[in-house]
Amino acid sequence: VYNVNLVLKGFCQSGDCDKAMGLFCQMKRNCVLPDSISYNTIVNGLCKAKRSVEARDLFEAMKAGDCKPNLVTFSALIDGLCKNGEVEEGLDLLEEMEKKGLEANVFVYSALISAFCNKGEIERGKQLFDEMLGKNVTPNVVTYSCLMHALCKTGKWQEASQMLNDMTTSRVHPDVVAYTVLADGLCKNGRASDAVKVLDLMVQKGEEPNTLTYNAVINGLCKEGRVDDALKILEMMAKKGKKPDVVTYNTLLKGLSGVGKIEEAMELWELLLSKEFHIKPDVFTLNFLIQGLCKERRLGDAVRIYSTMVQRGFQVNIVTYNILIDGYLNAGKITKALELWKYAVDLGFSPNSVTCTILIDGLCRMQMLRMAKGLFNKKRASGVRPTVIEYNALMASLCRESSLEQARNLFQEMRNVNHDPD
RNA sequence: UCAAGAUUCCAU
Repeated sequence: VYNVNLVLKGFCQSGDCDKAMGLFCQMKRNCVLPDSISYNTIVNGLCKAKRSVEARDLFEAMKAGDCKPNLVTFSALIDGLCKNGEVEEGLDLLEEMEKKGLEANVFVYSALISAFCNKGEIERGKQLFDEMLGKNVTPNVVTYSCLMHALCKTGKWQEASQMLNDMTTSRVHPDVVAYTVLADGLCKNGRASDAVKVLDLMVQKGEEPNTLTYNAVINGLCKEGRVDDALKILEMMAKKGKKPDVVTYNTLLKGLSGVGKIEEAMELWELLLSKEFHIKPDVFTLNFLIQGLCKERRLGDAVRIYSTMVQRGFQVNIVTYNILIDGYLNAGKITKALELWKYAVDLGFSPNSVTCTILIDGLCRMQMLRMAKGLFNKKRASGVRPTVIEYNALMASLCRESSLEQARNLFQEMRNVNHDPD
């Protein structure tokens, strides 16, 4: 069973759940009875493959059979449901396990806290945190990291910094992930200098920053236009033997183009393209580059690079098209923009809400309000609720054209469909 | 041998 379980895990991790399921069924036939670890591995694998319905079915089958769900089963399934957006169902499972006399552990609570924090409901995350304290479940470094992440995302970086101290006094030692969460969180709040201090602090405490940590700080510095400081971090990495990865280079490329050093960004791009270099550019690299070019009004160069790459079989995504469509619209080339949009759709790329906003906003600014309205109505008619941003874009244009009455109607409509105007 | 946390892309 031990060895078969390892194989099950292997299949699941390589994304081949079906193979794992097949093997699992064979086990039953061949008198290698699956144990709870086999079941849990499959439940977890299904969850990770976003097949939470099947995971739940298997879970029900366990309840009916001899191998009852245990703590690991519950935590895997709760996490899976949460990541699938079914957080309330996750809470129901928490209740169910408690009724069965299974005490939730730190895995279960951390999964739920992480879910609420990601939804932006920190208060409920904190509630669960208090609940676990009340039940004498000791929070660990993962629990604290989730909370720090959430605090930073909502601007409460002071509280997050405080939490790093709190965990230390609770004898929970921050690890490299915890420090990275904080450093990144500080950066996202425009406090790159403080993030650099976190780097120093962790080294002092004997935790080595890894590539992700450095990338977060490099990003923070670049966002503040401090590309030279970011390059110093790159040197620091080299000294310590930490390898930059494609994210590192992407971040720097974007940083360079952000401070107008588009030529240097191009050089970096060429470096990544060269055969001898060990890191290959990805779609982020391309997108950053063409966006930088568009910003510099070098739309032609952007399109040329995009075309060359596509010809070479490079995989682009909808964001690539969004950037180029936006570029065309900003250059007043409406026909080209619409052509490209159609082309992307024909290739099978699904326009996302950003695509729509770009088009609506762009058309509005081109005095083509009527076309924008058409797009908006088409979307509404097909049953898709326009986003707040799209309402805003259209309302802004209507106001600009002094069609106040129509703008007011839209505003009213937003409230009717339960959109909170921002 | 099974479960929870971190870094880079587009628009208002």
